[in-house]
Amino acid sequence: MEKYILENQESFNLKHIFECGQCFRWNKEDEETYIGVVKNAVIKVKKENNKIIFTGSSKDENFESLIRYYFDLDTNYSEYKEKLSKIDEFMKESIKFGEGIRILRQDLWETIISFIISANNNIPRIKKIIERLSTKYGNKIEFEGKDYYSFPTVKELSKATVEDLRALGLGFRDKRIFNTTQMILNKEFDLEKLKKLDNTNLMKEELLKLDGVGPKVADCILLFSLKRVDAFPIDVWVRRVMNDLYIHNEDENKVNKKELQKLAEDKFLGLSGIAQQYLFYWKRELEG
DNA sequence: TCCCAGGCGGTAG
DNA sequence: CTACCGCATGGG
Repeated sequence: MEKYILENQESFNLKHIFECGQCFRWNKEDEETYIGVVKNAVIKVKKENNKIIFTGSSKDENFESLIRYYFDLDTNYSEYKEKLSKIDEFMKESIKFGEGIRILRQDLWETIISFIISANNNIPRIKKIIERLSTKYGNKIEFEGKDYYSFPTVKELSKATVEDLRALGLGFRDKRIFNTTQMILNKEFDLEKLKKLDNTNLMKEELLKLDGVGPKVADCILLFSLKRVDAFPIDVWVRRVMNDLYIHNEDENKVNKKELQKLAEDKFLGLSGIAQQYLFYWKRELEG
């Protein structure tokens, strides 16, 4: 059993991190505890007073570095907050509300597949589908007497036919998952090369080549896996909150996406992705 | 029964 | 280039 403890960690609230819409494989155990699967490890995170206690099974790598990387612990979120708080009262308010948010650095492959599944779908069902995929094609990991399953590798998931995927409840997304998996498997699309690009727009352009990846999904991948903080995923909630606060269009659905993109770019000082998370969590928790 | 869910791909204009 | 529509599935 591996263990790692943080004391007096700034910006770290379990609910804020795991329920701000960035991840699908974490489940609440009780008010102070969440359990999730990261790569080949099951991880339990427990808050006790001023301590965050991570325990877990970590087979093939250093537990501490896995935790520090995944939870983005070498980034000081106070700096983000300071910059964004200066913008206006709305940012100040939303940051106060979601003060413990951190952007996770999730596995690129898993994030691509997860957000293709997210298209025209809801969070509980996305989670169920990902769980089914993992149970069927991933590897079993035992932790504290229970069975968990790693997210399948490219090779593992490539064993699924379109029909297999349909049977797991993927609906019309079956072909998209299949095609994207094949493209990555046969190196038509190179994940490692993508990671090495130094420009968010170039990365996005590449991601859009994958079947099932459009602008919104690409931005989610950029932000939630590659931590490109200038990526700004626009979904119904973000469109709503941005319209309410800054645009005041009668019909929020008619808000022009490009206009919104540019507004975010100008306003949020290259941190539009971070701002987006605070706004999203704020709006969705209050109204959703 | 109808509507919606963190959109995308395809087609028409 | 923008505008719209169909899409599988499940829950409210």
